[in-house]
Amino acid sequence: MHADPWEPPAVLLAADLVILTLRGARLHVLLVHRGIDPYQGALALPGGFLRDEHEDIEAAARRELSEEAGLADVHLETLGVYGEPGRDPRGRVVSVAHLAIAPRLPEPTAGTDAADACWMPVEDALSSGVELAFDHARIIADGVERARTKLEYTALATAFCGETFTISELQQVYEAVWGIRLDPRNFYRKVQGSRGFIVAAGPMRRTANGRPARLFRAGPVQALNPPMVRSAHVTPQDGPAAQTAAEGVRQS
Amino acid sequence: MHADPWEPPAVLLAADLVILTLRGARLHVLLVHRGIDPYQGALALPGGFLRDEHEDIEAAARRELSEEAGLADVHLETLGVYGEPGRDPRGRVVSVAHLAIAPRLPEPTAGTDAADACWMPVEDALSSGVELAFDHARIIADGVERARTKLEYTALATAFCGETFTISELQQVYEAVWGIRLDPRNFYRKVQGSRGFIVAAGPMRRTANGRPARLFRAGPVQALNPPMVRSAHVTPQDGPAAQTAAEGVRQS
DNA sequence: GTAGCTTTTTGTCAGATCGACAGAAAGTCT
DNA sequence: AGACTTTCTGTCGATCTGACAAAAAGCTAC
Repeated sequence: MHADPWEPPAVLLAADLVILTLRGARLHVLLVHRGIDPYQGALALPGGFLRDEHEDIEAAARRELSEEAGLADVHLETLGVYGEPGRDPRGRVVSVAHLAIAPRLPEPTAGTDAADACWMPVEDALSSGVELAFDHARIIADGVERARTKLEYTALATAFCGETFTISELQQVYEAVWGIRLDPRNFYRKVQGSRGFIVAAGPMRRTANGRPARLFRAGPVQALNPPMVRSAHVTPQDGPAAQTAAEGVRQS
Repeated sequence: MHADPWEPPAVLLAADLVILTLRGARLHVLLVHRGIDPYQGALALPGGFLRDEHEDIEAAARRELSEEAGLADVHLETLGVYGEPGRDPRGRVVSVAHLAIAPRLPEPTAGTDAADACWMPVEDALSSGVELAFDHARIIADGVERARTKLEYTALATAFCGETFTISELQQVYEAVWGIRLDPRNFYRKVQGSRGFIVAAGPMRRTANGRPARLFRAGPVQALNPPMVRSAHVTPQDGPAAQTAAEGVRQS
């Protein structure tokens, strides 16, 4: 309030990335092996400090996305701020965590500068067997929870798919992220009925195994109406992912 | 990657607050008159720099909440990070914006240290007639949009109410934040059917004008199931707030 | 080239939900 | 006592949802 001689403390700002994608039928997160000082050898989220005084935070996140994962043009949003005083032994470091959603990729991370990056199933990454640097386990959990929630009421699922996709590909996104199984026929009807969610992408088709499927692309609408409610009427998946998916929806 | 002699740039961290409440039938935000250097005399969000090297960010937000608004025990969540390089002429300042939801208050902000704080209807604050400091107009808009969205699928609406509340009080929250009118009878049924949203608070009643209403308190569930969908079937409100509420839900 | 397999797409049907509205219940005010 | 206000309980038809049947449209194997 008054013009004090007091000076506010300065902090170091880092941009970290929770990059999620689908590999097979499971949700994966990108992790790197730390080569330097704190938590050396442990797994960590890709990220780094602001390059200079004038770099925008989201620009820094996109730079790391490109440098450490070789990714561009993917969905990117701010996830949260993690700045607990004791989290970094080097001093007061505040991490602005970002959530990035990447479509299925041809090769893991080959050809990138950071060849020490690897995709890991999120359930493995969050299991106690893996040592993650800093509070990155917390950040990953928050990112996954954000993705789970946003799948319900936004068109985020399309960010997991390529430019065009089939409805069953979209269904696999929901099944993998939510860890449940859905009825293909009801899913088909529901997705088609959510106005502006997906639009037909030409009369072309793509071959796989059964009947060729229609292709769609992401529609103009970001907020789904009606939403894709994750109700209690779901068949639990065979995998161990089903447990975590139930949290937050039930009561006694 | 390598141990460079390079040093990452330091920034100043501020915690700013979008404090929303209901006054009458309208959504209000708390603003303060800036007394110092940049944007002196303009209206701004309450907030300030970290006090010292060891203060947690959320702790700083709660401290400002108490100092500048005299509020404690209100809903508080991180809204986002606003750190555009040019936003503060004093240097690189990164603001961690928080969204706080306060129940209806007996008196505006009287008795507080910061007597220069005032509640303002959000539509007034966001109209072009008001000069807001920094990018605070953007932050307020993001906060309101966050509240609108979270009202749909979380129990956030109860944060606008006191410890106990009637169903029509809860309905006023939805009507004010969404800027629409809802049918009391359908709202009653819908809220009662959303499991864990609200629970009866004793057989007591409260007097007003008509038939005494039952009292409820916030239930254990945070994620609403089914959600309170803000569908297209709504009667537009008389006020000028109805326009902004429609955005993001429609397509052509 | 036809039978079998797989996957997509179109239906069907009963139960749940929703929006619009009627009307009873339970207070206050005049 | 009667008017008025607000809360609460229903009702009704349209829509939506979940479970399931079956047709459509490709491929593979024989």
